Amino acid sequence: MSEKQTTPQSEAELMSLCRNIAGQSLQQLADSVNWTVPPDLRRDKGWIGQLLECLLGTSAGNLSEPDFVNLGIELKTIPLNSNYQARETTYVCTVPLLNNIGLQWQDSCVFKKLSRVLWLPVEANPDIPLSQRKVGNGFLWSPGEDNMDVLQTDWEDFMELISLGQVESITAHQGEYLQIRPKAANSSAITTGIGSNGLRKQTLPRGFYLRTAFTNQILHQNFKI
DNA sequence: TGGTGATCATAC
DNA sequence: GTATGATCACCA
Repeated sequence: MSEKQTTPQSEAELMSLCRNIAGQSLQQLADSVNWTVPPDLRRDKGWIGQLLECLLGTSAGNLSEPDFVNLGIELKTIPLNSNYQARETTYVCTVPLLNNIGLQWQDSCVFKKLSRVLWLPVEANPDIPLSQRKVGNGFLWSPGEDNMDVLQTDWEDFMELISLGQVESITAHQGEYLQIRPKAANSSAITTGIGSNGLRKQTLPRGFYLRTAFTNQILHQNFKI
């Protein structure tokens, strides 16, 4: 197989593709589509995610839509350390800094992307060479009511600060499940936001991320080794 | 040593 | 620049 997988037409079909790749190394999976495994991820940070998108047949491209558009499912990899815990936070989407007056939680990009997620754990212990790291058993997840309430509260608190021109006062220490951190090519990148005087102001683009404590909770409840 | 702030690649 | 995919790397 050297072409991208056709997009699955059902959750069952998607999970079948998942079972086929579970337990395989990144080398084996890359070979199956004639991709080359980079020496490390330093200059290829999104490589694993893109490889798995290819193998599972995502269809969104770089549209702001869930990866499997027809199924409404977002694909997220989880890098696991040697104790099967998440090594990194999970990027969700860009923080809207403008024109967000009246934006409701149910219409937010965070809500849309997290409503249904295919989590795909991948070994990420730095002691294991990239090519030898194995993909785990993917699982479908939707936030329960309790989780959804916390996410909504976090989101609403952040969006209130932003609409009040306080975006530059937000640090990654805030938020219970969500956090806001820079999401840009570098610290010189700029986008338009609202300043403390209520006027437009150039500022660093930021993204919503899920804390590892939250993704670890999801892992423990759903991931079978 | 873990979490926050910074950064990397690529398409358009 | 914005979107996609994330991990790096430094410092408290």
